Amino acid sequence: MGTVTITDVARTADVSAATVSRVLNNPDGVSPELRQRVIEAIDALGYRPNSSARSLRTRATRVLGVIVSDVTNPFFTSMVRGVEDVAQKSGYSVMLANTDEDLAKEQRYLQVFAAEQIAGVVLSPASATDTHIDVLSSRGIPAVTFDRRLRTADVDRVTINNRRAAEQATEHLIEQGCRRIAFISGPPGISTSSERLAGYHAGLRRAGLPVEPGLVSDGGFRVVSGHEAALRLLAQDPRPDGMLVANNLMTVGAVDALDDLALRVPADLALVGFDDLSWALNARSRITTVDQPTYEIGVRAAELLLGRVQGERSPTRRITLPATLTVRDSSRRLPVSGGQPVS
Amino acid sequence: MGTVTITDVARTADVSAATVSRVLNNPDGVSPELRQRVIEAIDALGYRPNSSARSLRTRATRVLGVIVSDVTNPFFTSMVRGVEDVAQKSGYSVMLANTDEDLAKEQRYLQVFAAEQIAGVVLSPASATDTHIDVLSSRGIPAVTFDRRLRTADVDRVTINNRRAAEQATEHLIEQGCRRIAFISGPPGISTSSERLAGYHAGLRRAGLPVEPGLVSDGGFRVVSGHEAALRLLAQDPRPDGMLVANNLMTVGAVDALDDLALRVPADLALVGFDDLSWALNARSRITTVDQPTYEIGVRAAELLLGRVQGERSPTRRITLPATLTVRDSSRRLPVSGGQPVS
DNA sequence: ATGAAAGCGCTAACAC
DNA sequence: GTGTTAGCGCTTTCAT
Repeated sequence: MGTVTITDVARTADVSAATVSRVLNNPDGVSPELRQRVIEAIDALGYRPNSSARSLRTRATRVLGVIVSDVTNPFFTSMVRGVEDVAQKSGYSVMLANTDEDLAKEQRYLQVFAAEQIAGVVLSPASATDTHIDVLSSRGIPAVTFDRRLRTADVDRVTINNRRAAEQATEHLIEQGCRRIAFISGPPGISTSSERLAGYHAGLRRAGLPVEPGLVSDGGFRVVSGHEAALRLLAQDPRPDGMLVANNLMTVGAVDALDDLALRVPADLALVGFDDLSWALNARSRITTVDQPTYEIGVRAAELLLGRVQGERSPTRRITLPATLTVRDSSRRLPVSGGQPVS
Repeated sequence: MGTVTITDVARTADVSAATVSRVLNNPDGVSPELRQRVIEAIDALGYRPNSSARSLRTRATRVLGVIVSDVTNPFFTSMVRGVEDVAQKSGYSVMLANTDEDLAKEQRYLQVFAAEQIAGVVLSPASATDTHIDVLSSRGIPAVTFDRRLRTADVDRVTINNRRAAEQATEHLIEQGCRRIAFISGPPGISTSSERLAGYHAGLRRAGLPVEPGLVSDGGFRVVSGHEAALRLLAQDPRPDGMLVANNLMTVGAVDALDDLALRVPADLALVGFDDLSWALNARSRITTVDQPTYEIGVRAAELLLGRVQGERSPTRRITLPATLTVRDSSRRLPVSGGQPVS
C-alpha cells in the first residue's frame, strides 16, 4: 500500500516504464494492445503519477498561479473561479495569492511562483507600470493579466473596455439630468483607475460639461475609502447631483455616505457603480452598475494562458469582453428601459 | 544563467552539496565558517532550491491545501488570509480549492491534494458526516477543519461555539421583546447548521417559548436562499417578530425580503445575522451580528496544521475562539449597551 | 513500436 | 563536521 510507481505499473503490464510513460504523455506512440494493458494496470493499481518527479524531469509543474489584489472581494474571486474551472479541466491546479494592492507582496509571489517553476500566471497587477513579471518571462513562464493591464510589458490580457464603460455610465447620468457628476476613482497607477477616469472625462466633454478636478476623488478600491471619498465629494457646495464609483466595494461605502448625509437616491443624487453588487444589501438599494462578465474573464484568461503554456507562439493577445450598464433605481430619474450593452 | 543548482553553490563555496543541503535544512550541523561561506555563495548566485527535487526526495511538499465551501464569500476568504499569512511565514505556499458545498468536488480536491503529496490540509467540510479525509490520513497527511467540524472523524479543528452563539443571539431577541422568532438555517448536514439550530432551540426553551418547526427554514448559505427562506417565513400569520439568520449571505437575502415586504427593522421585526457584513451595504442597515474572528480562525488553524506537519503527536486539538454578539439597530427595541461576548 | 539507461536536483545514510 | 554515494519517480534520448 506504499506509493505505486511507474515501475509497478510497468511490471504489472509486463512492459517497460518508458512505455507506461508514453501511454500517459503521448498515447499515439504506443500500440493499441500495449496501451490497453497499461491502462488496465494503472486502473488496477490505482496509479497516480508523482508530480514532483515529473516536474523535476520536465522542469515544469502542472500548476497555474493566480495573483489577485484582494481575495476578499467577490469580484476577484469570481474571476478566480473561472480560471480554476478551466485549469482543472486541463489537469492543472491553481495556486492563489493575494497582494492587497501591495507591490512588494506581488513581487514576492512572482518570485515564489518562478522558483516553484509554475506553468503560468494569471494576475491583476497592482501597478500598470511598476511590474516585475520579468522574473517570469526571463524563465519562459507565460503570464496573462486579467481585469487590469500592464503598460510597460507586452503581455496577453483580458479586460473590458473600461474607458468606454465609464463613458457610457457618465453619459447615462447626464441623460438622467445630472450636471455635476462626481467620480470616485481607484488608486492611481492602476489601469482600470486611469481608464475609467478617462472615460468619465470623455463622457463629460462629449456633453459639453466642464471637467472639474474637484469632482474627482481617489479611493483605494475598498469600502472605507469609498465612504471617505463620497463624504469629501458630497461636502461641496453646490453638491454633486450624480456620482460614478469605480468599483463595487467603494460603491458600498458611497451608499453608506449617502445614508450618513440622509441623501436620497436618485432624487438627491443619481448613483452608478462598477461591478456586481448582488452579494451586498442591494436588492432594494437597486444600484445601477456596470456589470462585468467576471467568471468569463477568468475563463478566457485561463484559456489564453494554457495556450501559451502549451507552446502557442502567436503575438500578444488582447481580449476585450463586453460589459453592460444595468440601469436600476439608483440612477433612474426619467422613464428608461432596461440594460444596455457597453463597448 | 540557466538554473542555479545546489552543485553550483557547493562548487562556489568549495564544499560538498551535502553541506549546502545541511545549511539549508539543519544549519546547526555545520561549522560557522562553512555555513557563512555557503550562505554567501547562495546569495551571490541567487540560488533557490528546486522544490520538485526536494519533494521527490523527501516525499513531502511545502504546500498547504485549503478547501473552502465558497470562495466568493468574504467570510471564508478572510479565514484563508489568516492561513496564508501563517503559512508564508513558515515558508509554505497555499493552494486554494473551492467546493461550492459540493461533496463530490470536495472529494476530488482531497484526492488531488493527496496525490500532490501536499503537506497538510485545512478545510471547511461540506458535510459533517460524509467525509473522505481518510485519503489524507491513510497517507499520513494531517488535516484541520475550520469553521465547521467533522462528526465522523477525529481531526483537529478551530471553530467558535456555534451553539452558544446562536443561543445568546436568540436570548437577545427575546430580551428585546420578540416572541415568535424565526430561524433561517444553513444546509442540513453541516455542523454549523445543526449547532446553530440547536442553540436557537435552547434559547427558546430557556425562555419557555415553544419550539415551532414552522418557524425554521433551511437555506443554502447564499443570498438567494436567504431571500427565499425569509419570504417563506414572513408569509406566516401571525408573522414572526424576530429573526435569526445563520450566515452572512443569507442575511443579505433576508434584508432584501424584508424590503420586498416593506417591513421595517426593528419595528416590525428584529433581525440578527451571523458573521461580519461590513463589506455589504450595511452601515445604515446596522444589522446586529454574531461576529467571528475569521482571520484568527485561519491563523490558528494554520498553526495547528503546521504543528502536525512538523510531527507533533499530541491528541486531537479543539480550539474554540470567542464570538461576539454586536448589537446594532436591527434588533434594538429597548435601550441596550454595546457588544457582549459570546461563548 | 519498444526497451535500456541516463539523469533531472535534492537529501539522507553511511563513511571518514 | 564533512564528503561520498545512492536513489527518490519520472521522461527522454538512444538503440534495437
